[in-house]
Amino acid sequence: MREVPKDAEAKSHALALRAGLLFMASAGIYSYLPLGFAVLKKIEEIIRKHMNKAGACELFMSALQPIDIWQKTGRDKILEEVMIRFRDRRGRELCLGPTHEEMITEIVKKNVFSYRQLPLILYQIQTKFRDEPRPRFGLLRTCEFIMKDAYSFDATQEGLNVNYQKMLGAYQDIFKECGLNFIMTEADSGAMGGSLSHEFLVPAEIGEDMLYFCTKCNAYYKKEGKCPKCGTALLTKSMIEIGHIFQLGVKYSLAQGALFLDQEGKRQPAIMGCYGIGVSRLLPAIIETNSDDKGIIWPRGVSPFDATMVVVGDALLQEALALAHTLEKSGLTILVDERIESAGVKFNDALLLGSPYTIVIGKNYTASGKIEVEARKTREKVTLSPEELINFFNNERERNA
RNA sequence: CGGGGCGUGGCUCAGCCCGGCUAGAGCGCUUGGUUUGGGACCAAGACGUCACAGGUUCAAAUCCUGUCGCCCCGACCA
Repeated sequence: MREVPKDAEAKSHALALRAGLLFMASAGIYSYLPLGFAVLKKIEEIIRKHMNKAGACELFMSALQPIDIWQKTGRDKILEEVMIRFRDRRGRELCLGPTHEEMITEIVKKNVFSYRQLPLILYQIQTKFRDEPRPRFGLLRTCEFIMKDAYSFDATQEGLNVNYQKMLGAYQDIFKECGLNFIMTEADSGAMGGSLSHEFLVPAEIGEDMLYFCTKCNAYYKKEGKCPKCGTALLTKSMIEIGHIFQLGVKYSLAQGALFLDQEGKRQPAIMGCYGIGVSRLLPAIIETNSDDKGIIWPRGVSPFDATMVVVGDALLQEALALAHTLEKSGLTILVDERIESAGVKFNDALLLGSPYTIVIGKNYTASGKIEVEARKTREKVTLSPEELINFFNNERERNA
């Protein structure tokens, strides 16, 4: 799209619609179009890689949940307003899960009986449903969204501390690889219950949370007032919450009877932690902080393409496709713009879509067999032969590995 | 849920205050032609229940009432 849809006020929302990432079905309800879904899958890959590395095991829980497991913890009442509830044809009371603590606790209750089976970290990447009072800013707050939720189960508090630190470390790696300049703070645990909690936040205009920033010390604080280190007055900064981790303790395991036998043969409630990432929310967070007036600038880790190939004039199309094929054989993913469009349209769309590089096959190629490569972020250009082009991307990959 | 704004081809908008002939523009789309290195040009075309319902009137995109939808601020936010 050339023009910004008038309902998209947030930068990330406007760019996501213009670049064809999303389709809005209703307020707070979005479908992912192929390009948006491709980015989402890259983000999920990164998350899986680091979660698995930290020893977590992936599973997939049902979005449909019977209401009675929620009655055990009393959260059917606490979350009443956000929970999307209904009866099926048999009159069974169901909800679409706004989160999965109760469900995972049921699963562990039925499958874990001994301290020998602990510790355990389980996670899923799955759709959550919340009847939000006010969806906003595109994917930032929606009624249906994708979350990575992980749950740890331990026999001891020391064990929980270890798992908590593992998850905290994995989160840092994940957000870094997604190109997010995040900060971490100790947080309130709110309706989750439990004690220790950390929040991961990204500074951005559309953020719904607020932190206080000292420009001198380059540090963020939760409390208003003067900088505790240097006494300078603090600035308010709005922040997007991208992740939140909690030490839950025994709140759920006790309420639902998720007990195991310890070494002395005594029944003990599992000690739990839970760890959430707003996967679909990472899209607006990334775009808000990685874009310019021309469009999106995907960080390398999440870009579905290594480069967008702009072919100027249809005479060069066959040669361009052959070159793209060669590049793909060397492990690159290339988006070839083979549309019959003027050069300007293609250049601008390449900028909008935000691949890290634009490969230009045009008059330089006709004249001297040279290909131009432009970096999306810096807009710097280099002119290369086809062989040099492959080396260029290989070096690029090594530099970022 | 409280406050504010908006709803007219796919997108952005004009027209509405002050009712009147066949509802317009730019972009996009289709066809033909000329173009091709940073959002080209010429020509011909297609696409509209003016959000919906009711009312006022000889006559409603325009006035009145209600409903729905979307956006923003606030409240809320595992």
